[in-house]
Formats: sequence, structure tokens, C-alpha cells
Amino acid sequence: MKEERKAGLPELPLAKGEKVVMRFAPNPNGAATLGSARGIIVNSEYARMYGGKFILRFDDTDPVLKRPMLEAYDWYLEDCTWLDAEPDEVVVASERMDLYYEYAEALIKRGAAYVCFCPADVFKTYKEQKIPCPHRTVGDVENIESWKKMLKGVYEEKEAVLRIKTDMASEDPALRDWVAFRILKREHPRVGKKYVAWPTLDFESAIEDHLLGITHIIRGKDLLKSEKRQRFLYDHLGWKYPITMLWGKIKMQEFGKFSTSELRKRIERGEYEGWDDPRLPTLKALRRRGFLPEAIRKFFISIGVTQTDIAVSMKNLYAENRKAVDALASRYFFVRNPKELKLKDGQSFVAKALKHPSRKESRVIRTSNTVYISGDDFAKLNAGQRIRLKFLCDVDIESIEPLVAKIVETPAKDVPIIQWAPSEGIKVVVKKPEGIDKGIGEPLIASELGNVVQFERYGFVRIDSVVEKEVVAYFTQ
RNA sequence: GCUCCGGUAGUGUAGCUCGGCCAAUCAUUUCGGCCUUUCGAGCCGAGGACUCGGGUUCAAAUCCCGACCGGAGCACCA
Repeated sequence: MKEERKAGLPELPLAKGEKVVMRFAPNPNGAATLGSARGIIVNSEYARMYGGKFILRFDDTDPVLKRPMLEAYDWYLEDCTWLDAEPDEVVVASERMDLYYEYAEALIKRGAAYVCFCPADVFKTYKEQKIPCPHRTVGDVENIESWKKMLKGVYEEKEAVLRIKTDMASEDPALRDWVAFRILKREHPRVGKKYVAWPTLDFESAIEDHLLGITHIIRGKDLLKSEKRQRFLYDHLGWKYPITMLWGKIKMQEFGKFSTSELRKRIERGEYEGWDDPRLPTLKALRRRGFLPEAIRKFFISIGVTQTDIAVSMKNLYAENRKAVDALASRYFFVRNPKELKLKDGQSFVAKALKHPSRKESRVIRTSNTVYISGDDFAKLNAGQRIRLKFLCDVDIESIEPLVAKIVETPAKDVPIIQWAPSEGIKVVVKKPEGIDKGIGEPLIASELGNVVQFERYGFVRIDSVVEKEVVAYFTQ
């Protein structure tokens, strides 16, 4: 029987009466990106669909290679809230280290884990030959002793690791006695030098997923092996593994490949203004550019959870955003690369314009007989041509250099309509992903601080700052 | 090399579990038209796909086999 297709995410496999608990578990080593948004939105949406719980967990257990950023913890929370996905619970792994140590010890006592002193390359050869290393068979008393020393910092980095016993003869080499803890003697931005033995992601998330009662995990398909590794751990402890779904990589065509670490480097080098630079695919940047969270939600829900790697165009997000923003955005005139146009007749004018085509509200634009038109329109202009200055009047272009026009009293049909800026216009700078546009806009723009407006025949922008009658706007689309 | 996933229009996506109502959904893109004192807006319309080969079957996008293509893992990263 085919069912009616529901809008939104596909149903989750669910045990009867089960309460859904979802999690999004980033490493806060930078600001959340569109990729993070997918995780936040889909997980929170599932929690919402089933009246369940959504947990934000920071998997911040690598103070070296994927070093967390102190500010990023709050950023993630802000971004979640902005995306209407406020977590029901927030967990920080680096603050729960003692918990992981307890389980590690329990595992050692059960003979399910052992401290291994093989150098990485030596263990690799054991692994390749499917034979256990000498440390695997050490008794638990000795193991516990070594483990305690590991925790105290007796050993140096790379000298010892804690391994989970799996199956050294496993077909898949990735599954053979994986590392649960390694020594990293580097200060952690959050807990300082308190710990030297850090759990790997596989260990930490395995323990946490169980403790937090996670029912469904959605993870990148590159983490497929994680589940297989973690299952050994769950078996050792007699736990039930959550249902796992995998998804492929998502890439925005317009942004190409980027990693958080790479982004961070470039920002620190000054290649970008910051994490909210309009050229970046971070949520901070999109927020600054005036994207609406509901548009981003719809966008990612429509993409859903599939295992293929996908390259999606921002156009899809733009379309979604346009639908949401069009009704809200007031209209204003802005001309890029302005050109002065002299009106031969009259001294001053008052134009009454519509703030929004489907609302009655109006705005008033006053100007002398000098107005500005955009350089783009100017380039297409010919002498003798008739154009309409929207909401002002129709004019015949008399000469191009200097640019002079004569007012026509009888409005005609099919006249090209262009926007213009008044003599008292204010300076406007628009920051776009592709660069910066400078021009002049009508003075009322200054009253829209923080709002998304439409610059007619140009696009949507968010008014980011107004300083001394100079406006900076961020280009939405 | 070994292990494992996946392949539906330009881009995403639904359908595949339980074969028929699928000459295949929806969105976006593209193209055309309309509306207009904005547009990259809106409205209307059109185009466009089941990777290939074989098999099973009355019937295959859906099941099976093979090929091809793409991706991932094999870390003391997440």
C-alpha cells in the first residue's frame, strides 16, 4: 500500500512507545557552517516530529589537531537558537572526562581494554598480520596500574594508548583493537592542563550516546566504521546500540570545499574580515546577510538524509529565502556607481513611492533637479531615449555627456523603468560575496537598521550599520 | 591493495522495504507567455531523468547477477 507522501523528513524507524532522542555533536573548533546547519536542523526536526529531545553535545576531546575554540561553544548555541533549534540539553565532553575514565577502568577490569605501549608503526604491523600485540594479554592488575600511570601523566605522548579489544583477525583492519585513549599534553582551552589522557571520538561518543539515551544517530558516512568499532564496546558493556543513519557529504557549489580548520587559518591570516564575512558559508555570515532561519530549515529538510554526496546550489536556498523575505522587505532605491542626471525643467521634486507593492504604505523622496542613476543603466542609455524614473516622472534623454534629460508630461506605455537616487542621497556600501558595491541610496534607508530590505532592481540586503549617514548593507541575494 | 557504501532530469529530491495505479513526485534551474511605475518579484505554461547489459516475471525505477561510474574507511583527527 502506498501512503500519502508527507512533506518533510522521512519517518524514523521506531520501536513502539520509544521516546526519540537526537543529538548534534560538533567539535567547536570554529563557527557553525551550512554543513552544521544541516545537522542541527535535521536532528532537531526529528526530535520535534516525535515530541522527543534534542541534545547539543560538544565533542571537544582533541586539544591538538582539532583544537576547540572557546568562543565557538556559545556561537553554536546562538546558531541553534537562531535556527529555532534550541537544544533541550547541552553537554560538553571535556567536562565529563572523569566519567569516561570510569568506563575505561571498568572495561580494563573486564579484560575488554588494555594499555598498549607499542609505537604506532609497530602496532600497525601486528594489525596487518592479524596477530595480537604483547600487551593484549597482560593481566588486569598490571593494566590498571599502567592506566593509572597514564592518567597521572607518567608517560609521554605516543608512549601509551588504551585499546579496546575487538577481533584482531577481523576482515576489516579498521576494526582491529582500536584506540580509546591517547596522551595529549597540551592545554585544553576549556579545562586547561587537568587531563593528559584524552578519549578518541569513537570512545567518547560511544559512551555519551548511551548515557544520553540517544535513540537515533545520523552521522556522516565517513563514520560508518565508527559504528562497527563502537559495537564492540557496547557488546563488552552489554548496551544496545542506537539506530544509525548515514548521510553523504554536502557541498555548496558556490563555496567549494572548505574545512573549519582551513577557514580558521584564513581568518587568522586576515584573508577574511571574520567568521561572519559575507564570503563565508558560516551561519554567522548568513545571519548578517539577512537570511531567514525558516528558509534555511526548509532548505535542509527538503534535502533530507541520503547517502550520496551532493553538491547543492545556493540558488535553492535563495529561492526558499526569497519566498520568506519578499513579503517583509520594504523597497528602496539604491544606485550603484552613480551617474548624475540633470532634469532640465523644475527646481525640486517630491516623489511619493510605495514601500511595498502589496501594501499601501508609502515613502517620500525629495530631490533637487539633480538625481543619480546607476552606472549600469547609464551604460545602456542613448540620446533621444525615453525612460521612466520610477515614481518620479518620464524623461527624454537629451544628451549623454553631460547627462541631461527633459521631463515628459504624458506617460507612455512600455517605457524602461529605472530606479534613481535623490540629490540628498546617502552613501551606501554593499558587501557581497563577490565584492563590494558602492553607490547612493535614498535617505530613508538609514531608518532600516538591522532589517532586510529590497533595493529595487538590485536585490535584497540587510542594513548592517548606519554611521554618520553612511550605510553599510550586506547583500542577501 | 583490502573493506564498505551509493548511482532517478542541469541541481537536489519522492518512489525502491511490500514489482503493476510510475510514459515516474516536488522544488529549483532553463526556456516561452502574461502582469506590471521595481526586480533577479508574482502568475501561467513548456522542456528535462530511472548509468549500462543480462536475468526472473504476465508485469521491474522497484527483485537477482554482472559491468561501468562515483564516494568513503583502513589514524594515538573529528
